[in-house]
Amino acid sequence: MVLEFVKALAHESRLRLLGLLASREHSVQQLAAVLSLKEPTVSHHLALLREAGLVSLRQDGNTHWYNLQIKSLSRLARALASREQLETFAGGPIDAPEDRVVRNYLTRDGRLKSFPSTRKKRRPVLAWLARQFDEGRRYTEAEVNELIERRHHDRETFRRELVGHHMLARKDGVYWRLPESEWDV
Amino acid sequence: MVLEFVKALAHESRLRLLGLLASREHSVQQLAAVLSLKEPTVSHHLALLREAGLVSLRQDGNTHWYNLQIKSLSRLARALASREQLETFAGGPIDAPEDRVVRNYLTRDGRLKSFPSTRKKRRPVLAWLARQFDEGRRYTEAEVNELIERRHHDRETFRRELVGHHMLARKDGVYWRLPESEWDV
DNA sequence: CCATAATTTCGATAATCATCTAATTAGATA
DNA sequence: TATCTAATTAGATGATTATCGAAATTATGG
Repeated sequence: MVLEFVKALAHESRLRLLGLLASREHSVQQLAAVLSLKEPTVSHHLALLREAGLVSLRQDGNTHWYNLQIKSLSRLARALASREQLETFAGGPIDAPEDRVVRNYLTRDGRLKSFPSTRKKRRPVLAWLARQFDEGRRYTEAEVNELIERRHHDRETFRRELVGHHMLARKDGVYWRLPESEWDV
Repeated sequence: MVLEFVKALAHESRLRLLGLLASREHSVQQLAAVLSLKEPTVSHHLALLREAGLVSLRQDGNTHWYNLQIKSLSRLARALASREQLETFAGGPIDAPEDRVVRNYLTRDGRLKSFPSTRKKRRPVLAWLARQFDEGRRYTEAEVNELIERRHHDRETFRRELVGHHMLARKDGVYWRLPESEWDV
């Protein structure tokens, strides 16, 4: 999502479009005239900005009036200013889990809100976390911590629980993911 | 400047790099391993991020440790959240001068407010204007006027002063930019 | 001063993307 | 319906850039 945002911003013409829309709404013709571009080109850029949710469209007759969506920009700005949210970028595109329980424990940017206090909810949440690890690969403790921290700051609790539920195994400081058949129910 | 920032952000690999650096410093090798990219590729991305001022480099032996420059991101975030700053994007890229004196003489859209009445301020302002010309290129008087008029309507005064300060030279109606070493102090 | 290790630079290739013209859609008007 | 206007879509072209392997660079340690 963030990637789509910044990609939409990452072109001179589109930045200038946003600049123009920041002061007032414009039609495609107007924008094309100011930027010395052809209408199809402007239309193309506006489509990208719209897909990213950065501008909105109001149609009147056959004139299309474009407006800046300042809220989207504010949301992006907050994401860029927060170290926590930045860390979530590391994981690449997020795999939204089907499980409702797990989804309720995830923030919009794919981080865990907390360690589940309800005992029943622990297994699905931990299972989801365990699946972030590759099967058949070995991890140092630092690597385990790094992967966990992508989802929650409390690496100690989650690492201990993953091992406790037999989702991760550990020997001589090396960790690996166990097959799902061995996980606690 | 903002364009350079967002361009640097606008790639999945680079966003993920920032995400990793948000939690702690990393070497090139480490980053390459996590992202499954070759070192030259990561090096390339880091160079872009560094030029934009988004990451910094600490060298120890022949290992390069990269760190996130959270301040740059905060600055960018503020720019995106403010309507006023957004409006300045409309004007296209203005080569924002570092010099405070010059900045005070520029409108938001990169034009000169006036010819400096204070004698001391003339040199930096004229130097900035002179740098709008390419070195080693020859200009007709019409071309000189056109370039100056982009920055101020009074082409006569500025053209005369540029020549007077030995920033531009003229012979047989042809102008060219002189090396900075020859400019009046 | 040679060997090694980590990184960067170089050069080539392939993919992505911005821009244009021409053709098409959709609304308004007569 | 015919026509005019504003915008979008399609298709083609050229420019930018991500990635990699190979070569060059830089620092360390015998």
